[in-house]
Amino acid sequence: MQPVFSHNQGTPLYLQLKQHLLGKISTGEWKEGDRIPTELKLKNDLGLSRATIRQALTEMEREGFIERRRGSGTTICHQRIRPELMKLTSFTEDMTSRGHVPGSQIIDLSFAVPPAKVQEAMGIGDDEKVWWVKRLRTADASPLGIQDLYIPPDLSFSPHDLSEMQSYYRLLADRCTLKPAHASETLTASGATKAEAALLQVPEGTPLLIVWRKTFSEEERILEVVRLVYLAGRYEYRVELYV
Amino acid sequence: MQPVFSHNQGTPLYLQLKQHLLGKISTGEWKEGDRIPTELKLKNDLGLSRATIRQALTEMEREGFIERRRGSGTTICHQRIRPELMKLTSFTEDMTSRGHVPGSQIIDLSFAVPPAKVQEAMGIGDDEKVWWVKRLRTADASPLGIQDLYIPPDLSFSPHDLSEMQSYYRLLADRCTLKPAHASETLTASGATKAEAALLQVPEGTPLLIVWRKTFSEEERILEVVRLVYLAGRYEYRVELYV
DNA sequence: CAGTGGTCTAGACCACGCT
DNA sequence: GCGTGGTCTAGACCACTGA
Repeated sequence: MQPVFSHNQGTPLYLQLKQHLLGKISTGEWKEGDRIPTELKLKNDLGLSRATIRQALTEMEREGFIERRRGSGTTICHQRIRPELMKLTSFTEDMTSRGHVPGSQIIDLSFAVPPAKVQEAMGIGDDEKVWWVKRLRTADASPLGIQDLYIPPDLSFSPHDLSEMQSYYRLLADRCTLKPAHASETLTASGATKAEAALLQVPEGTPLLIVWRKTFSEEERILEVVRLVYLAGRYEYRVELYV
Repeated sequence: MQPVFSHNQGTPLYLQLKQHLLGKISTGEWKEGDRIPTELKLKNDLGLSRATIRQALTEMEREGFIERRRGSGTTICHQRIRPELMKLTSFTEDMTSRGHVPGSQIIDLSFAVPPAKVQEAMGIGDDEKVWWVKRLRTADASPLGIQDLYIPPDLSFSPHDLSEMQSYYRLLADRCTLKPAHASETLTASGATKAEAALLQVPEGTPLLIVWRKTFSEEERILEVVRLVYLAGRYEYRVELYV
């Protein structure tokens, strides 16, 4: 029994189809290496045109969920959680758009002197305090990474705002009318410290992908300094480069 | 006078169109903020179907060259200086620009069946052999990383060329008149295997940054698949992101 | 309101992989 | 040869923008 796609909702048919197919992957009904139905079969089974089918599949291919081969068919790729790198999306939006259930849990919220790296990026003195939010990030209820968010002192929020915050970008937009325009990220790797290992529920020394991000507004005002730590086995960072 | 696009070459019409439009940007005929002709106008002027026009524009939008707005039109984006350009240059240039003395040492040069990941990327069978160049990369005379370069079978080089090669991109340009135009990279982390540890002269399990790169020519022909392994403590990967 | 890009359909032919 | 995904056409209606 196939689902019925409908014009009568706001969502376009190809997105309904994409979500439907992503569902098959995330529930495990379709696993890595499985062949999925051909475009012709999907067209006949679902009563959609081939162009609509292809629009869904093309997006899924670009996002790394499937691999298409002319003459051979379409198969499921090794599933990792990936960021949409060329866009600055929030963790919440990023996960949701990929069919995962994002979770976040505040581990620590303090007003403290940040690490030297953060002081440099913000251009503040070595005794100036800033808000520091440490959160455990989960996807589908299991730990994916740790986020340390440092907020520049010229952006003031109440502890209440910060502890209730879902998305920092949304808070910025609502309270300060500020929008991130670009970011600079540096990536490196490291083994999990004892504390990180405990939070992520993995052995000490487990390989982690470390991302430092500095985010700026249109006017080059610094909006945040963030340290992100991801489980290398569950998260893959992807970037497209052009000459 | 508009160009004539032709079926008779190997390049699909939408790619011919895309290259034509990108040309208008790179020559400066179209500048940031300019409105480009509407899809309907392009269709009539060029005698292509709207779907073909849209396929070209959709790729260009995804790659950040143009911005489309329903009801309003399509405009040229700010053509940022892409630091990615640097990443598509050779290791040698990359290191020199960072103020280090680069070195390279061939560890292995073989004609062999590559890993499954490489087979998939190249679209070759699971028993087809390709050239595989393994090199130790050094900076200031100490080990920095390991590069595994896999060369698609349709690009043939002599072992002599490969063993003497300084830059693969230069070899491509000289021997095949091919230039890298676009690459896709995925990053993750891992601990050094015993073999990697020995080459890099570090303890087993030392954190490594792993980069898989697929490089394509203007015509989307695959030029290389590369696995790069860097000592996390000595190398940092930088990316600039824009909304 | 007219014009734009967004979505969708129904067809067609081709290049490629398999067997 | 046959089935696959890749490309392409002609036409349609819709949602949104801006005058």
